[in-house]
Amino acid sequence: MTVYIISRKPATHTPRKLLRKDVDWKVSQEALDYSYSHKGNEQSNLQKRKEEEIKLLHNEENEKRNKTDGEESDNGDFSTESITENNSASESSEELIQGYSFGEIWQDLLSPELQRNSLGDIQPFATSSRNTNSSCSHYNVNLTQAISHDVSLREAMFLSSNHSTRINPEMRSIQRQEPFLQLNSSITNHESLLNGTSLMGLFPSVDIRNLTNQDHLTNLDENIFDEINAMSLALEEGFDHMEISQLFGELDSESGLSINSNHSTAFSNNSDSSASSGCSEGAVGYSSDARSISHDVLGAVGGHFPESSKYSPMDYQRDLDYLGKSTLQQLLHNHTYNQLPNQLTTTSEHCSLLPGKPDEEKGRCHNSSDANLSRNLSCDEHHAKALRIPFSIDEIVSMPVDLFNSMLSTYYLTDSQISLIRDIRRRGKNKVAAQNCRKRKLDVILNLEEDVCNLQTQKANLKKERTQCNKSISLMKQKLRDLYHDIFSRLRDDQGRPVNPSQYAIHCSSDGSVFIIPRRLVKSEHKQDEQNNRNKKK
DNA sequence: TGACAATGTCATCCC
DNA sequence: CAGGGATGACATTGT
Repeated sequence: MTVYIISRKPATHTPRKLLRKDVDWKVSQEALDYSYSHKGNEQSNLQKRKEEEIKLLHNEENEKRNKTDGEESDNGDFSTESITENNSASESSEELIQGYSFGEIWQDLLSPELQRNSLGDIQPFATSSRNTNSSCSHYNVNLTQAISHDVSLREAMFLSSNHSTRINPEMRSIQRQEPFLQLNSSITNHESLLNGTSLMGLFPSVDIRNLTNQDHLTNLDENIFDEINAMSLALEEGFDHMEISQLFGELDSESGLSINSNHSTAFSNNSDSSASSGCSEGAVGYSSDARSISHDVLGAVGGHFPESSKYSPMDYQRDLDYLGKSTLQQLLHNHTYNQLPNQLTTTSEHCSLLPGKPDEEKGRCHNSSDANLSRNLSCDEHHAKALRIPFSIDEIVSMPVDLFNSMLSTYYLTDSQISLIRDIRRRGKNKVAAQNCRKRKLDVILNLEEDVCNLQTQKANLKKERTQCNKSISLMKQKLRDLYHDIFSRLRDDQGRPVNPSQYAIHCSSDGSVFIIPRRLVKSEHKQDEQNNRNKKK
């Protein structure tokens, strides 16, 4: 057993080593969080598509069976009839899910009329003489009732004392088995279809064929009801919350985290435990914050909202909406459990399943060159999902400070949630800052390289110019010498002899007149001028 | 398998 | 004093 101690703010001298372990944790977390990743828009779209396909197949099956019904109906075959009924029930449930918001369903469920209807629907089942063939009991089971079951779980949280007393205990006991029955009906009748879909994956450790056989049991004793309850809770949970809560709620607990280094097996273990251990946990009350978060929102019985007095009606409605989405998504549920674990950890696939992700990020997720970014984003998103933080990463990071603070004070958030949100914000800000810093640094480097190039060309040009100037100077000097020799070759003294250029020099005055003067005079004049200049300087 | 680039994160300084 | 920008340093990951 490997125990990773996760430190969100590692000590100064040990952060890197801890962070390295954090990576293993991230990988395993992806597997752990996988069950979360089916609740987003994309996943729901995928599920809708799959459901439409299933619906089409159902319709085709129905048509075929309707054709054969005429031939077989004389035999009074209940299974055929139940198949049709269940198909219609499943269709109606799909319509219900797709056509109504959870709030509407909630209001409908709370209405006395529907409760009467539900009771009316259930009543024949409860006292049915047809229970010799339990498949017939599916006649009256539809998803509305399945959601009624779900609502009863909500009642345990929200209306624990009020609403739950309004429901007949008998009905509640019936409602508790409805998801199981509903599921069994699907399994019984559409087992062939399920091979390519997800419901097989809902029960990783449970033999569905056994459930189907149980479905045909004539006497449902208490043990079976217990199993039904466990299964319904497993349905509700979908994964092992204990590990999630241990991961994110008890980060400082030494025994809080135990993840197999092989995340493939970690995933399968989690899947298994979702059906086995999840049921027991979900049925028991608990009070730690992290557990309350994950379990409450997932609708486990016995969870509670800490400091519920903080809840305003708006909060209540918001939570209803939030829970509604969560619940409906759980009803639609995971259609990829049956994938191999190594398929589950693919970054791009994982990102594609992340709900509420901006298109930009999704695009990045599929961009291999930005795989790091998407991976890290998804990591924070996983954390946020695990702690049920109802904001997107973008919102958290890009929100103005005052809005951010008001958001923190407005929403009911636990300390772990707040610290995670602040970490996400800090990391997000710093990530952007680092990107800007690197861009700036790159720009500075590019600018400096450009400057170096410019200066080098300037230097080369100046060199050229200097050589040209030197050439022209030497040329002028040569011309001056030639002119000097020419002048002195023509000059004659009083006696007609040529003038010696070493003894005389040509002097040009400021007024333009030219004199031939002895060199010693030029030297003495030169010395006098220098002295005058020195005196002037002094 | 090592080098290297890209990126995220942390610590720290500073505004 | 808190929040956040800037940046160096380090770790990780992909090429």
